[in-house]
Formats: sequence, structure tokens, C-alpha cells
Amino acid sequence: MYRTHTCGELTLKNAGTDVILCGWVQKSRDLGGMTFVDLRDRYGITQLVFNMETNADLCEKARKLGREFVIQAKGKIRERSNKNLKIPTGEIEIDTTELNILNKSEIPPFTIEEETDGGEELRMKYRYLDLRRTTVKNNIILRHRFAQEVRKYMDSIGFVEVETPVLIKSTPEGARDFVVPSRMQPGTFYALPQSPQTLKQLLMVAGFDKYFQIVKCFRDEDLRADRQPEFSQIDCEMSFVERNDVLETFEGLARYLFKEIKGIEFKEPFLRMPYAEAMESYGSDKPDLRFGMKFRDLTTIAKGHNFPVFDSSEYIGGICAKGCSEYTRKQLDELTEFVRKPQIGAKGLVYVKYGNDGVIKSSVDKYYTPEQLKTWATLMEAGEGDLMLILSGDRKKTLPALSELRLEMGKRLDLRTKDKFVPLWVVDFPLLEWDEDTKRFYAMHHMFTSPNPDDMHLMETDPGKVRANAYDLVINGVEIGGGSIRIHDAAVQKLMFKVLGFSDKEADEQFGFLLNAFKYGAPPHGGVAFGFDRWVAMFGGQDSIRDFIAFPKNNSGRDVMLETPSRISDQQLNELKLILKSEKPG
RNA sequence: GGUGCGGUAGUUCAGUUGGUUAGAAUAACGGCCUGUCACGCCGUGGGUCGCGGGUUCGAGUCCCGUCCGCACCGCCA
Repeated sequence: MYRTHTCGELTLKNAGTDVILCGWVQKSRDLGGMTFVDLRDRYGITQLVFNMETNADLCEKARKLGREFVIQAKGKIRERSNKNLKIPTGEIEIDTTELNILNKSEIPPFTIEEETDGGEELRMKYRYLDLRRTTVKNNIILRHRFAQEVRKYMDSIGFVEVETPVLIKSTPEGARDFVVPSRMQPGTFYALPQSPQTLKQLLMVAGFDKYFQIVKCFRDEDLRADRQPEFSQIDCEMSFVERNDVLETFEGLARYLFKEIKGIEFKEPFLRMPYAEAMESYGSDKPDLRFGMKFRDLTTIAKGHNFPVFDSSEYIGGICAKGCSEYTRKQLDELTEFVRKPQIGAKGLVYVKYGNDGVIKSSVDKYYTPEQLKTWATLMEAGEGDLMLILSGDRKKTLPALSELRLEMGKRLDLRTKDKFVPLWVVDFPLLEWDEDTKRFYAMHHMFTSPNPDDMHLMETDPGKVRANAYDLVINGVEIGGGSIRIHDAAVQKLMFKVLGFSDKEADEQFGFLLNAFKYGAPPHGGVAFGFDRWVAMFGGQDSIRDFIAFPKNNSGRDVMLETPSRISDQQLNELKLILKSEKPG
């Protein structure tokens, strides 16, 4: 037997017991006459004691242990004379009688501690060492726990988990596909799923009226801190439902997860906000509602007073930063610089300070009287002690820029606290987006999203105005998931393809299987997919999903531990009938 | 594809206006130490300053190119 107990479970009530423990040497403290060894496993740390007086040979052996050696120790549990109340096992120690080195270790390239000294690149290269650290290990365990709770809840309300294939068909639109060459049909390719969208719809046709799956998805696009080329979704679909049924079902899931995992219960139903309102009030389709600072439209009131910048602007809007009227010149310059960054793209920033003394000072005093500025303050619900920040320009550019400024102010004022959660359903997204470059419409969500029935009549006359029966779950400004009521009628689906510029032939080639299925009794259906990694990371209090994935890819899509992507042999290329077009020199 | 920041000891970093032998902490190694738990004390070793080119009497430092990493924009239905 290798071990009788783990390193995290022994306490004072086990005193006197003989035990065998296995684990890694976290640290050893050699005091000359005696040596302490911290033995670590997944469950915790237990202190081993070796004494020169009682067993000199064994103590000498313990002195030679290096960091991360794998050892087995036998001994008796006893109460410590000096207790360490910082760890659960800190009241006991093992009076060691036998020590076996199961495996040696080279000196690890970084410290295996809660706060490591290792940089990200090194940690990724030696991820198996990084995963030994409590913080990363706990993230992975949180992910496990989350997955179990999802399955428990979904099962409890009658959903069936069905696995869908990973080698599927490449589809147009949306993200770039990862493709896999076929050996048996040379010149043809599978694609890895960006999501199991069409397959879950076929499961609805098949009569599995409540389906879910925690599933890997793949998108060959550039990475971000919250975006990996392979990631996991909680993919769900239901039949015989309207929008409200879907929202209520998955609000239930969200409530359950918040309660079981975070211990948080929401009293009110999740807020539902139309897309148009989100854009108008927060300049974003995923507003962070942990704080207010709603946009106020100043276009009517501020235009036409001979301030050229405003007079030439399509939109003038501002936010009110409570208690910031005493911002210094330097702070305001910083904010101006912030909005002028190319990623944000505003030309400048107008401020109005409503001083604690009631005096109004602004960067546009030349053009507006204090009385006029006070009417702005009234409109913006700004009072004494507040600061108004105003951007202007094209509506399409200014709203998102003001959104960035709002988020920045929220950060500066510490309003985006990690332990507060404000969920929100954003609803009534536009169905289509016009693209100037290709002069055609693209589906904003995806091409299986059904139009809002009230707008159906606009499909052929004014498609840009059609609202979709689609929704997103947004928590704290993060898009956690999204879905829609789908098209289940072949004629509507064909119309959709037509609006998107697909010929009948193209539609049939790409999606014949789906259109065929719709001929055989497709039920009305809809669903949602949640970003599993993002949700877990949010519960773990972090913005980056990387440390919630056991073996993530780096910024350029490489796995630096596996050293992949990598070349394949000529033999492999031959079998696949592939010829590389060109090779980079070197 | 683009913007910004970074690459110096095993590791995390400092390095002034271009100027003597490139430092600190930590880790490692050796010695001392019987109650440590960030143990302590003494000592030792450790550098292709990412790579290539240029300017200069002289480059870690300035310039050009390039590779790599991180964040962001584009992209991600």
C-alpha cells in the first residue's frame, strides 16, 4: 500500500495513529538537530519531523531531499508543540519512522507556491508544475465543480446530454473553421465545429425535446485573454418553447449555479433590456450594470450655440461621474488621452465640473453660460460635487467610445467590484447587419435565428429593420451566453438564405441536410449556449480564462509545452495527398 | 494585418546622459544551527544583456531589421 491517508485530512483527533503518506516535497527546513519537511499533495500539506537524536540515519536522508521529490513517509501522528494555525493540518505532525524516495526531481524552474515567481511563458511550458500550485489547481477544481452542478441541474429538469460529432462539415459565414484533411477522400476536409448548432437542431427534429451538452468548440481566430481557439460551451436546446420559456429555464440554471457555487441568491428576476436601449444608454450590447452612469443625450440642448465641434456632431452625449468635480487638470488630461487612443478613437473630451461650492467650470466656458451648463446638469442629474464628461461625433463611433469612458470611470471609482454580480438579458437584437465592404447583409447572431414575428413583413422590404428573436445573457459586462428561437420552417429558412445572398443551389449544398430535416416535422425550438470557460473564470474572480483551462494555448495559438502546431512528415502529407505551397526559409 | 509594452543570472527585476570588473532579491550549492513553518546566520558559484546589422574610440543603453511574449484594435455569426 502506497498511502493510508492524504496530506490534507489529518487533524488532532487522529493523534497517535500510524499513517503512510505520499506526496511532493514542498519545502524542507534543516535546523541541524532536526529537520522539518512539508509534504504536499492535492489535498494539502502535512509536516514531517526528523530528529537527529532519535534516528540520525533517517534525518540525514531527509536533509538530502530536494524540492519536488516524490516521497513516501511512514510514522505516527502527534500533536505539535508549536502549532501553525494558518493551515488545517497545522496542529499535528508526523513523527517519521521510514522514508522512501519514490522519485527524484530536477530543480523546478519556478517556485511551486501560491504566488509563483515564474512568468506566464515559463508556467505554460511547464504547465504540469504550474498545475501543482494551489491557485491554479483550485481553478481547475472549480471548473469540475461547475460542470458537475450544470449536469446535476440540467438532469433534474429533464435535459438529456447528447454528444455530437467533432468531425463535421465546414460552413460559410461566422468564424474561420479549423479543418482536418480526409485521407480516405483525398482533397476533402472535415471541419471542427464552431458550435454544434445545426446538430442540436436536428436533435430537436429527432424529438429530443430537451438537449444539453458541455462541448468543445473550435474557432480559428485570433486569441484574447478571454478567447481560446478551442473552448467549451454549455450548449442547450428545447422544443415547443417561446422566448420566455427559454429565458426562464436558463435563468433557473444561472440562479442554481450562483447559489450552489457562489452562495448568492438573487431576489429579483434578471433584468431584460432591448438591444436598442442598451446601445442608447450604455453604448454597448453587453453593459456592465454593476454601476449606473447611464448616458444622457445632449444633442438637442448643446447644439447650435456656435461651438463648432458640437455643431458639426451628429450625437452629443455624456456621463455623470458622481463626486469627481475636484478632478485635477492632470486627471482630466489622462481621460482625454484615454478617449483619444486609436482603439477608442474620440477626438477630444469636454468636461463640466459642478463644484462643491455650486460654481460651474467647463472646457467650453467660451461658448456656454453657466445657466446653460446648469440645464445640462439638470438633464444629466448632476449635482454639486459631480463631473460631467461629454463626447461628440458620429453616433456610431461616439456611443462605443463613451462606453469605454464609462467603463474606465467605473474602474477608477472602484465600482466594478469582483464580488458583486448583476445579470442581464439583452433581448431584441437586430437580425441582420449590413456590411459596406461586401454590400450585403450578414446574420448578427447566426443564420438559423428566427425573425421577430412582428417584423416578419419587413424581411423582403427592409431587412435591416427586422429584430431577431435572439437574446444574450450578460453578467457584469461579460457576454456569458446567447441564443435564439430558431427557424423551424423550411420556407422561412430559405427566405433567410435569400436575404443573405445565397442561391437556392448554394443553400442546398451547404445546408441541404437541415432543409431536408425541416421537411419531416421540425418542432418549434430554441436554445442557448453559454461560454463555460468565461463563466467559470468569472466565478473565480478573473478576466482571463487561461488559468481555468488545464492546458491552454498562448497568445499566438501555440501550445508551448507540446510545441504545437508543428510540421508533419512527408509520409503523412503523401497519405493525405497534400503538397505544401511554400515554405518559409529557415 | 495593426497599435502599445516587454525580452539582462535558474527565476522575478534594477541598470542614470553611451564610459571602470553588469547589480539586487530569490532559487541553487557548501558550512553552522533541536521547534521551524517566508526559519536564521556565514560563505560560494552563476550572464551569448533574445537574435542580426549599423552609428561610435566605446553599446545592456542610440538607430534599423527580425524573432518571441503579453494586452488591445481588426477579426471572433
